[in-house]
Amino acid sequence: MTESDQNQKHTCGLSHKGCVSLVPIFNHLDVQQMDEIMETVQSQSFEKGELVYRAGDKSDVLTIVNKGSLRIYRLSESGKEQLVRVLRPGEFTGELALFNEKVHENYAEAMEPASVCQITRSDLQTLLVKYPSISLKILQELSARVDQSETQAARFTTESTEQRLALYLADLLGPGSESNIVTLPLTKKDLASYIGTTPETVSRKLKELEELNLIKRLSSSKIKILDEDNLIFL
Amino acid sequence: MTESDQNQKHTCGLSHKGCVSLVPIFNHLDVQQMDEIMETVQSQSFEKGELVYRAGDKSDVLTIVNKGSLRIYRLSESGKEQLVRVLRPGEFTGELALFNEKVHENYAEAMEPASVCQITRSDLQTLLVKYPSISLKILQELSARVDQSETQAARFTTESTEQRLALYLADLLGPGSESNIVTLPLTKKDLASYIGTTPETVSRKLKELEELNLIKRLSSSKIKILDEDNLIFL
DNA sequence: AAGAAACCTTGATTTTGATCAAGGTTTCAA
DNA sequence: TTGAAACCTTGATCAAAATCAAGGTTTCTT
Repeated sequence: MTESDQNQKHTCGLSHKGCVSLVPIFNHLDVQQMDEIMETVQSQSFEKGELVYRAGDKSDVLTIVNKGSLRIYRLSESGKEQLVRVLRPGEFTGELALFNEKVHENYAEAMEPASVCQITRSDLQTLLVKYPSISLKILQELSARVDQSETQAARFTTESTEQRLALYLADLLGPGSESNIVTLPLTKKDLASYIGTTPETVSRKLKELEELNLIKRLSSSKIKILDEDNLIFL
Repeated sequence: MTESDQNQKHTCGLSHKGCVSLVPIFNHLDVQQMDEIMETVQSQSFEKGELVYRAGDKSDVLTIVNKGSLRIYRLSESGKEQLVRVLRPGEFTGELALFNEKVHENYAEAMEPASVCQITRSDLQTLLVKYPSISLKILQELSARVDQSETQAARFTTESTEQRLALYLADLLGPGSESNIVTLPLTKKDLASYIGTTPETVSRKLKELEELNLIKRLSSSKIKILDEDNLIFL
C-alpha cells in the first residue's frame, strides 16, 4: 500500500472520448449519443500507488478505467488485506455506492499510472432513463460479477489451496487458448491474497505443480501450462 | 439433495398479484403498471426438496420467490456442495442466465413448500425499456449482492472459522436488534457449508463461544447473543 | 408408533497450510 | 549506481480445522 495519497485531479480533456467509446456499457450507442455522454464525464489520472477511493469514502460517481489498472481490495474486520479483483480498461467500479447510497467498502489503488473517467450519480441516472440499453449493459456486467464472485467464494470453501491455484492458472489461460503460456498479472503476494493463501504457499505449490509436470515456470511471471486437463482435475 | 425431480407446474392464478406487489423490483410502480406486469408473470409451486433449476439448465426466466424459500447452492469443480445463499420472499434469481445468455451455474432447491413467479427474458426486457425504474431496482439489488458476495469471499480468506461463525451470528442479529435472540434459518450442515467449514467444527465452535459467555444456546436453532461487541471482535 | 434417514455432537487422529526465520533477488529512487 | 525497500523462495515448526469414528437426537415416512 504505497500511496502518496493526494488525488491529483488532472482533468485532461482529450481522453474523455476514448473512455466513452472504449467501455462496453457505452460503446454500443451511436456517435451522437456518445458525444453527449462525453460532456458529462470527468477524467482523472493517478500515479502508481495512489488511491482512487478508500473504504469509508462516500461515493457518488461511477469510475471507469480508461488506461492502466486498478487493484480493488478490502481490509477485513480483522485488518488483513484481501485482493478482490483487478480492473482493466473498460471495467468499472463504484456501483454499490452509486445505486445504494452507501459508502465504499473497498479500496481502489492504481497499480501503474492510470486514468479513469467518472460520471456522477445524477448524470448516470439521467442517462439510464434516457438510454435504457445502458442499464442492460450494466446489468449484464454486474450479473457476471455476481457469478464470478460466487464462484470464487465457492472455491475457497470447496477446493484446496493447490486446486485454487491450479484453477486460477487455468482461468488465466481461458477457453480461447492459442498459446499455452500465461502471464501472471499480479505479484505473487497479490496472487496469494486473491486466492486466499500466503506468498510462501504459492511459491511451494507452484513448485509442486512443476514437479508434477503440470506446468513449467519460464520466468518469474510466465508459466507454461503443460497439462491443462490434469491441472483442472487435480 | 432430496429431490423428486419432476417440476410440477401448478399455474395457480391467484398468487400472481401477491408476487408482483410483494417484490421490491416491482412494488414501487403504480397499480395499473403492476396489473400489466401480472399479465406476463407465471406462477409455479414446488414441494420441499424439488429443484427449481439445476446447473447446466439454460434459463430464460427471472425467478422471484413468492412464498417459502430456496436454497441456492453450487457444486464445486471437485463435486462438493457449497451453499451460496438462501432466497426468501421478494428475492430473485436467474439474473446471470437472463442477462448473459448463459446456463445456470447454481442449483435452486425449495427448502419447504414454495411458490415462485417467473417472467421471461423477452417480457422482462420489454418492461425494462418501458419502465426504466425497474432497471434501477435490479441494479440496486445486484450491486448489493456483489458486495455481499465479496464480503463473504473476503471473510473466507481473512477470518478464522470461529470469527466467520461469530460474524454470521452477528449478521443474523442485524442492526435493528430488538431482542438479542437469533433463530438459525439453516441446518447446522447448511450453515457449515455457507461459512465454509464442517458440521463438526460448527458444533465445537458454538460450544466454545458459549464457554466464552458470548452466546447461550436456547434450543437447537435459537441462540441468545450475550455480548455482540466481543462476538464481532474476537 | 416404529423404523429409517438425516442430522448433530463429541472424541481421537491427521493433514494442510500458516507462521516464523533467514537468505537471495528484483525494483525503485536518490 | 548504490542502497533501501519490497518481493520471492526455502526450511522448520506449529496450529487450526478436516477427517474418521461412533453414539445420540430429531425428523420424516409409512
